[in-house]
Amino acid sequence: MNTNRITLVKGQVSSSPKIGGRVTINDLASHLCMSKSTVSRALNGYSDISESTRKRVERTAQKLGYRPLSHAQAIRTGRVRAIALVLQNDEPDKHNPFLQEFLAGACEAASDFGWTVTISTAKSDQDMDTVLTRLIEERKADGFILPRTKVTDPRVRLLRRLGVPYIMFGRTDHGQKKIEKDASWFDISGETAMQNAVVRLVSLGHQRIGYVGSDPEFNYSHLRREGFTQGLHATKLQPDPDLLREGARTRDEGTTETRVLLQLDQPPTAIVYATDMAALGAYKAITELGLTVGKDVSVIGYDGVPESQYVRPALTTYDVDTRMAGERLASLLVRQIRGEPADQLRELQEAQLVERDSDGPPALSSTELAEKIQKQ
Amino acid sequence: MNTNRITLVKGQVSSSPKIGGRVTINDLASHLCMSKSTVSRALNGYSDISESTRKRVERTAQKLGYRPLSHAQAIRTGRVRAIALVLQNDEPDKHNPFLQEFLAGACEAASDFGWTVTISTAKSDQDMDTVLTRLIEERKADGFILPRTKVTDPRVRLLRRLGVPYIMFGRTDHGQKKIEKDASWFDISGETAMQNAVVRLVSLGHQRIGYVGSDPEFNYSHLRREGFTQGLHATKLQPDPDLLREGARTRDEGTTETRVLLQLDQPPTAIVYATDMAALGAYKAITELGLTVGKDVSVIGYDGVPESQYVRPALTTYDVDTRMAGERLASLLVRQIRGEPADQLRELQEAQLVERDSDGPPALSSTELAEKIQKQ
DNA sequence: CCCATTGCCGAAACCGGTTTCGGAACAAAT
DNA sequence: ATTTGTTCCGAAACCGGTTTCGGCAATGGG
Repeated sequence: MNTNRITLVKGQVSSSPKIGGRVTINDLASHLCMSKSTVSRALNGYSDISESTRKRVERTAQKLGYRPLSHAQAIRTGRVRAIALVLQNDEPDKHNPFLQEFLAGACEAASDFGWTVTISTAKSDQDMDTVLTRLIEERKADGFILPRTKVTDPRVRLLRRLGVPYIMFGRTDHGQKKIEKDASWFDISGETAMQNAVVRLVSLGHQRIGYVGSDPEFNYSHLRREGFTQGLHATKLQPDPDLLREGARTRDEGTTETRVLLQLDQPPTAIVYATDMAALGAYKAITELGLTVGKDVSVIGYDGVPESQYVRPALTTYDVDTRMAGERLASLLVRQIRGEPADQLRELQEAQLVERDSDGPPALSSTELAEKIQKQ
Repeated sequence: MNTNRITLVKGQVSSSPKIGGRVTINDLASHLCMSKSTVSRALNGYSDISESTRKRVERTAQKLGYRPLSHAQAIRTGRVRAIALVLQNDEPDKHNPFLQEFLAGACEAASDFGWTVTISTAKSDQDMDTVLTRLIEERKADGFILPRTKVTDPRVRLLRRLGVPYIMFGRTDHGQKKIEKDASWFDISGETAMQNAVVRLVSLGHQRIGYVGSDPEFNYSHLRREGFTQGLHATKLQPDPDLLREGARTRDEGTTETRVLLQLDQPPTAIVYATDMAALGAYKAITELGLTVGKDVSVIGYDGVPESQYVRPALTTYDVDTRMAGERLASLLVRQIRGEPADQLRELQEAQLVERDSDGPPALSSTELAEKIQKQ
C-alpha cells in the first residue's frame, strides 16, 4: 500500500545553481539591463519597441544562445508550435514504403518554421477519434495533417466541430468542394494520371482497356476512376462496365480482380491500376494464365512503390513525390495556423510517368487473347 | 479607460463560459472547494493528502474531464511527457517498410503512459547533431529513441554529454558493453539468428556456406557476422575468409557480393545474408548464372521485409517483430526517464524463423556447382 | 493536563514566458 | 508656458500548473 506515492523529503539540498544551464528570458533581460517584457516584445516584433533596441536584443539573444521554450510560451499563447500527424494502422497493407520520405518532408518544412511534428497512431476510426481528442485536449499540437482522406471523413467532422486547424492530404466528397469549401488541402492529381494512362495505351494501339480501382472508402479511388473514364471519353473509346473493377486494396485483391477481367469473353489487352500494389498482384494472375506482362497484357500502375522497379518486367507507373507532399502539407498547415485563410492554401500537383516494361503495343487482339486464355 | 477590468456579474455561477472549454486545475479546485495546491498534490500522489480526498479529487477530475496540460506542467517540472525519435534519412535505402509498425508500437506504448511521441529527421550525422540539440534546447522531448545504432555512435556521445536520457535500438561497441555500461537498450539477437541459419543449412547437407554482411558502420553487422562464424564453429565447419563478404547495404550490392561468392573456385552452395535486401539482390545474381534459388544455391535472409513473401521462390528469413520493438523501446525509455536505473532496462529478443522456399538440400556439391557456373 | 507529534491542507511563491497598462521623456502644437 | 501627442519602456498581472512552507486540529505519550 502506498508504495508508489511520493514522500516528502526535508532538507533536499538542491545542488542546482542553474540546472540545465539554459538561458532564460530573465537572464537575457538582466544581461541587457532591461525588463523582460521589453525583451519579449522585442523578440516578437511588437511595434512599440524601437528598432535599435530590437536589434540589440536580437544580437544578444543570438550571442547567448537564447531559445524560448515553446511550452512556456504556449501556456500564455495557447500555441505549442507543433503539428501532428495521426497514422491509421488498420489498413490491409500496413507496410507503407513512403512513410519515411513523407515524414522527412514534413519534419523539414516544420523545422524551417521552427516548429516540430508529433506523431501518433490509431487502430480504428473510433480509436482515431480518441487519439485526436486526446492530442487536442492536451494541446499537443496546433493543427493536424490528415493523410488518406475518405469520401466523408470522420476526422474532418471532429476537427471542424472543435475548430482545430487541419489540412487534408487528398480531397473529400469526390472533389465536389462541398465539405471542403473552407478547408485546405494538398493532393496529387491521380485523375490526370489515370486519364493519361488511357491515352498512352490507346496510342500504343489498345482498344479494350480495363481498370482496377482501389478501396471506394477513400476519396482518391473515385477521382482516379473518373480520370480513367474521362480518358476513355477523350480517346472516344466506348466505356464497358465489365471492364471496371473496384476495391482492390492489396496485392492479392489485385490478382483476383485481374483474373476476373481476363476471364471475360472480351478481355482487355491492357489494364490500368489505381495502385501499384494491385498492379503488382496482376503479375501473378497474368503469368498464371500463361500470358506475358507487357506483351499479351499491358499493365500500368500508380504510386511508384520501390518494388515497381524490381519486378520483371519492371512496372510502368506514375510516381508520386511523397517527400514533397509531406513538405507542402506541413508548410501549408503552419501558414494556415498562422492566420492565412484556408481556402487559399490548396495545391494540386501531378504524378510523374515512369516508362518501364510492363506496357507496350498489344501482341494480340482481345478476341485472340480470349482464345489463348481459353486454351490454357 | 479601464476597459479590461471585468465587472462582476451576479449570476455567474460555476458553469462559466470558459473560453476554449478546457477545464483547468482552478476550475477543479473551486468545484471541489479546495485549494489548487491540494488538487495538484492529490493528483500527483503526494503522501500528505488523505486517501479520501485523493479519491474525491480523482473522481471529480474524471467527471469534469480534467486533463492537465503537459506543457503547463513542464514549465515547473521540466518534463514534457514526450519522447522523441529522430530518423536518419541519408541511408542508401530510404524505403523502410517497417516504420509504420515501429511507430505504431512506440506511440501505443507511450500513449499507455500518457506520453506522446515527437518525430524528426536528419539528413546527415552533422544534421543529426543539430536536430537533437534543437529538440533538447527547446525541451521538445524528455528522452530519445536511437534507432540503428552505430559501432561508435555520435548521438550517444552527444546525449551522454548533455545528460539526456536515451535508449538504443541495438547495441554499440560490438556488444562489448564498454560505452553502454550504464545505457539502456533493446535489441533483436541477430547473432543468434545467423548462427541458427548456419546450423539449419548444415543439417540440410550444406558444407560450404557463404555470408554477405551489411554496412560495418552499424553495430548489428558485426554481431551478425560473429553469429555466423559461431554457427560455423558450432557445426565444426572450417571458416574460409573467401566466403565472408561485407558491406552489402542495398539490393544491388547484394547482387554484386553474391556474384563474387559464386565466381569462387569453390563456391558456396548456400549463402546467409545479414539483411533481406541483400538476399533479394542475390536472386538476380543467381538466376543470371543460370542457377536456381533454393536448389543450386540456398538463400537465407534476415528482417522479414514484406517482399520476401512475394518473390519466387519465397525467401526463407528471420522475421523481426518491429512493432514490438517500438513498443518495448518506448516503454523502457519512459520507465528510465521516470527514474528506473538504465542498466536494468535492457531486453534482447529473438527473431523468428520463417521457413519458405529459398533454401533446401544442395542439388550439387560445391565442385559441381563451380563447373555448372563455368559452363555458363 | 500539557506538550510534542503527526496528518492534512491552504497560502503563496515559483516556473518562463506573454500581454496589458500606465507613465516618463521628448517633440510638436496651441 | 501649457497642452497634446508620440515614442518607448518598466511594472505587474497572467497563463496553468507544481512545490515549498507554515499552521491548524487531532492524536499520543508522560
